[in-house]
Amino acid sequence: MQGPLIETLVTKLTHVNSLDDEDLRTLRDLPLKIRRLGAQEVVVAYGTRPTESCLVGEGFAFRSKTTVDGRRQILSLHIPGEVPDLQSLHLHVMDHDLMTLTPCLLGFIAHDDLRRLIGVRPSLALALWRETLIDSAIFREWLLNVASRPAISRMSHLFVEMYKRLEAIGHASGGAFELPITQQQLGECLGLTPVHVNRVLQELRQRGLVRVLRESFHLLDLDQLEQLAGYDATYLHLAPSL
Amino acid sequence: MQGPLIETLVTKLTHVNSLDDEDLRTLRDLPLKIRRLGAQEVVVAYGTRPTESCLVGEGFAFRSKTTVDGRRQILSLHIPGEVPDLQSLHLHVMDHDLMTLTPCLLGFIAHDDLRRLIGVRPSLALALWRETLIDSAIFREWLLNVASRPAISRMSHLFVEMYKRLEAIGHASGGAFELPITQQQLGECLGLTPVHVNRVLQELRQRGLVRVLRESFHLLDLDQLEQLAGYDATYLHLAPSL
DNA sequence: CGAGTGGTTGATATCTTTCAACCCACGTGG
DNA sequence: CCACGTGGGTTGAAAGATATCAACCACTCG
Repeated sequence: MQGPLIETLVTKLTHVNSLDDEDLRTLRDLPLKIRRLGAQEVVVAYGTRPTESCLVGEGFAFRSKTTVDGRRQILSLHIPGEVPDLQSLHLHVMDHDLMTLTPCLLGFIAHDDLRRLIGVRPSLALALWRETLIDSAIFREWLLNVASRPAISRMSHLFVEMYKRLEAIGHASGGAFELPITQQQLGECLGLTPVHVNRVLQELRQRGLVRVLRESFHLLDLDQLEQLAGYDATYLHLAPSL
Repeated sequence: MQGPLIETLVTKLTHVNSLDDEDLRTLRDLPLKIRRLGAQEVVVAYGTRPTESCLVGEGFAFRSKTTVDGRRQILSLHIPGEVPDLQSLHLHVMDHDLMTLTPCLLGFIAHDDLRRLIGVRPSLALALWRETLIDSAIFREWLLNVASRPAISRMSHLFVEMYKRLEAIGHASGGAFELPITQQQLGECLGLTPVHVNRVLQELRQRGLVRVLRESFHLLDLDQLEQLAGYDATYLHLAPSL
C-alpha cells in the first residue's frame, strides 16, 4: 500500500482499461519516490536523460518548450493521475521541460521498475501506451486550436477541455474548477500575449460565459462555450472505447 | 518476403532500435494488404473504428482535423516507412482524418496481427510504441512552431524538418527533396492563408534561401534556414539514443 | 479551345502585438 | 505600523502581422 498517490494513477488507468487484480497489485507495488515541489519549479529539464518518470499526485504541472528568441510555449497542462513524462521511458533525451504550475505532490517511478512492470503485465503496458497516445491526441487538438481558431474560441476551448478532464477525475463539477494560472501562463498555452489574454477574458466575462476568481474558473454557460470553441470531446478518448 | 514495402518499415525501425533476427523475421512475416490510392484520397476517416493500420510505402500522406467552421488543419506529414495511424491500435475511434497527399502505395496491417506481434516480440512492441512517441514529439514541435514563430520562421522550420526526415530515409540530399504540395496545403500545415504562404515563399526566394519548382524544394542555405527557424533537431529523436 | 487548378498581385480590413502606463493586493523590512 | 517593492491585472494608443477580397495570370488537361 503506497498511500493515495498511486491511487490517482490506478483510478485513471482503470477508468478506461480493463485491468485484473494482479495488474492492480503490481501497480500498487510500484516503488514511488515521493517529493513535494513548490510552484514554478523544474521537474525534468530539456536535454536531460531521466531515469524515472513522474506521477502527478496533487497540483498542476505543465510541459513547455522555449523558442530561441525566448518565447515560451506551454505544450500541455497536467492534472493528478497523469504521468507527463512517461515518454522519457522510451525517448531517452527530453525534448522539452516539465515544470510544476502549482505546488505539487509528485511520485517518481524508476524506469527500471516500469520496464519490469510492462514486461510482466502486458495489459498494463497497453494501458500506459494508451495514455501516451491520448497525450498525443491532445497535442493534435491543441495544434488545431492554436493554428486555426480565433483567440476567443481558443481560450474557450482550453477552459472546456480543462473542465472535462478535471470533471473526469472528480475535481470539477457544476462548471467550476480550480486552476491557479496567471494570464501570462494562459497566454503561453494559447500563443497569445498577456494583454490580449486579458482582453479576451474580459469579453468572455462580459458575455456572461465565464467568471474567474483568483484561482478558480466558473463556466457559466458550458453549452455556449462549447459552441464558441467548436468543441468536440472525441479527442479526449474518455469513454471506455471498445 | 513481402517485397519492398515492409522493408521501409524494417529500415525505419532498425535505424533506432536494436532488433534481433527473430524480430526481423516476425516483422517481415506480417501479412500486408497492399493498396494504391490516388492523391487527396481519404485513407481513414474521422469517427471510424479501424481494424487495421496503414504503412506508407511510397508517396506522402497527411493527417488533418477540420474545425466546425470548415478550416482544415494539417497535423502531420508522413513519409515512406511511417505508420500514421498506428495509434488506432489502442485508440479505437479516429479523432482525425488520414489522407493521401500524393498517389500512395500503402500496406494495411490488421490490428489482430499487430497485437499478436507485440504479444510475442516485446522488442518490436517497444519499437512501435517508440514510433508513436516520436510522432508525439513532432506534434509538440509543430505546436511550438505554429503558436510561437512568425510565418517566415514557421515555414522555414517545416522545410528543414521535412528535409531532415527525408534525408534520414535516403529521399533527400544536397538540400533538395521532392514534396508535391500546394501552397494551399502548406498553409494548412502552418495555419496560414494561401496568399500569405505565397508572399512568405517569395520572401524566402528573394533571400536566396529556397528554390521551389513544381514538386521539389531546394534548400539553398540550410544553415541560415535553420537559424531563421530556430531549428533544433532534438525532437526528431533520430539518433539511436541510448 | 475552354475550364479548372494553382499561383500571383494589390488594396484594405482585422486581429493581435507592442509599448507604456497605472492600479491593486500582498508581503517584507525598517 | 507604514513604506515600499513586486507580481499580476488592466487600460489606451499605435504599430505590425496576417487575413480577406477580388482580380488576374499561367499551365495543364480533356
